[in-house]
Amino acid sequence: MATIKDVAKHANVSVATVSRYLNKKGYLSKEAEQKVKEAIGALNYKPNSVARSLYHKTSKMLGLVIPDITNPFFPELARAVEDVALTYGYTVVICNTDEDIDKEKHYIEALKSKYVDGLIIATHELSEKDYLDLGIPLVMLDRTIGEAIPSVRSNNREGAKLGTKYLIEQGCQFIAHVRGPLTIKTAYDRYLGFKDVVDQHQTRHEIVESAFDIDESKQKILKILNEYPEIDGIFTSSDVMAVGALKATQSLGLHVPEDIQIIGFDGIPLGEMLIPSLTTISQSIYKMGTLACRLLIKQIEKKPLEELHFVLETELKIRETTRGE
Amino acid sequence: MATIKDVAKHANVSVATVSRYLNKKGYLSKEAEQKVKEAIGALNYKPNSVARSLYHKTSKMLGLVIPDITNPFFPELARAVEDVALTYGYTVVICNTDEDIDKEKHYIEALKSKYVDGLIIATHELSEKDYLDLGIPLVMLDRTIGEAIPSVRSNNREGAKLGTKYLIEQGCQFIAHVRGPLTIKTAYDRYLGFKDVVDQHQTRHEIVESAFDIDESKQKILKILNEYPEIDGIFTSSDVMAVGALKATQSLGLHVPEDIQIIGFDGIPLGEMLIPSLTTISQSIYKMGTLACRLLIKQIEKKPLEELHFVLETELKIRETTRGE
DNA sequence: ATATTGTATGTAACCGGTTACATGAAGTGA
DNA sequence: TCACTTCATGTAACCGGTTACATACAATAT
Repeated sequence: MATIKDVAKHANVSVATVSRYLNKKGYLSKEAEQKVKEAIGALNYKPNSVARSLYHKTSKMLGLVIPDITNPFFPELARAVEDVALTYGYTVVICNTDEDIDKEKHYIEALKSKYVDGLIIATHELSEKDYLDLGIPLVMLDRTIGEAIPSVRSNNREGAKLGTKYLIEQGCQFIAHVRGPLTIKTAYDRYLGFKDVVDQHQTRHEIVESAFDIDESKQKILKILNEYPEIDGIFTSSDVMAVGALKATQSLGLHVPEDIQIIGFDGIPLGEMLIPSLTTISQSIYKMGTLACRLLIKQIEKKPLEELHFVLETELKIRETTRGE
Repeated sequence: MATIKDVAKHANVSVATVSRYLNKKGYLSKEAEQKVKEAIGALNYKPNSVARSLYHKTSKMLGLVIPDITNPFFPELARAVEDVALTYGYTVVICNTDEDIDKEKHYIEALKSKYVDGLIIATHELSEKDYLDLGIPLVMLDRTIGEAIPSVRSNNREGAKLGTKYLIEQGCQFIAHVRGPLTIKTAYDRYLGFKDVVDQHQTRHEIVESAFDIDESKQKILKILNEYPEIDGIFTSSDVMAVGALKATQSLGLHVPEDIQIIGFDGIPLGEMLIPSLTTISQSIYKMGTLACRLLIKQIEKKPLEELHFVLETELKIRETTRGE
């Protein structure tokens, strides 16, 4: 690989001149410009970003910290983040934490020592202080943590209200809610929304807790359906859980939506692929990703943020696991 | 951030001594070791990997080049690659090319100038020569390209034979095959396997081509089912396409597997989530990923490879879109 | 004529590590 | 005692860029 010195020698100028040409900074004569341009072409010179990073203490890399890349919600998000990052010349490094605090720390440490320019965090392993102490631009995505770190998330409570209300409108008399782990704010808000509506309507309901995992969700639902066969509606905290619900009802020989109606949350493409396709509270996943990435880049480029916290509205996507209009 | 100089000053030794401590290389007295250890603790010093990279021309980063992260096959693969990479201390950078040659070139260029240690390529945008000219360790994953670059893939032809044979065994008389783009070797091999069996059994068949995309696959299948309503079996080149097939048959009011049987290819988790769950030719996706990553790291560490090309066997996973035993 | 300003370029220090080499002390054998 | 090895440590060059600063010349102002 050719270095800037090789180019300088080939063009008969100093490295400073070549650098000025590369960065279009400072004075540069037409002749020098021409000579350098030629030399670069002749040697197929590409500037070395590591050397550049060392001096500038930046890397044009963004970290995206997610709990599980095999959960389809996250690749969707990653895709959005990447699309924006690319247009601004950044490379995205995706980090799977598996909700493992050590793995998360390890990754963040590794990225920091590579001068990562900023992080988008879609996990909740560390405390607000831990994140702030990193001293690099941050955005919380999907999950929030305190006021100081800019965030992008859906209006989870309203979304959950939307879904629960719809189940009641469609005639559900006894609704089960599969909520996510209590430690996850997102899941908690959805639970609150559910609670708002069933309380208001005095609808009979049961709540079970499960990880965002098909099998666990299926087992929990089997158990509760066994206990309360009268349940005629299920509202889950995520689409992946709704798949578990679908599996459970199917294995019990129940018909969806005739015997029991199901609504998920997220709006991942998977929902449409299911048969019956999944009625869900759809988040603007792609928009969340792009917004988060833009917010991060704004911080990196030290532009002022007019707003720190963004809450996106959700939308009820009526498909086949509810009785429809 | 503390630097090695700060540590040296704090410990009253030279930077060389600190470096020797960090790398456990060269002679080091017990006292010096103790002093350095203390200084590192006191300053919370973390070595800077950029500086290290600049000298060593390595980065402990691996690139994983994939066409589309929202296709669930790839996150699964990424997960496997990452798991292995992590145990060897490497960070994985995932690059989505969108099958866009410029995007792929741009990414690879960016990674190279960051001293990426090696690449796992699961696309087919560039030529063998282009890849080899990069002068860094490579592994082709899922797709192969010439003999010189080590590769890991499934026995696609045998897999396709397995699936096609099973459809015939289950009574299919007229099978449609949705094949992937001709330019993709993987898809071509599956097509060949299909052809082998239908020719041998003199089974009536039709072939359509589609991208690895649900909607396109659905449209193509609707069209061919319209033309040949007698079709009673569909073998698709991927699970994602099989979802399209399922959607198509459903929209025509056909019952699966009673009226028409469907077999996919890949074995992504999605298949199990579908209702009916998808019979498929399952690849050992996780194994492919780990194997590819190990192969790459072996090259990076300049260990000899006993074997260059790995072909993994596939497995027929009988689920609900075929009539079963 | 001299001072001032704008243009153009080169030298060398710096970013934060690694390591070749020099130096010196302590221990061993002849 | 001297030569030689082993151990311990420091100095400085190097990786490949960037940029502060010095220098030099031409054009303009005074």
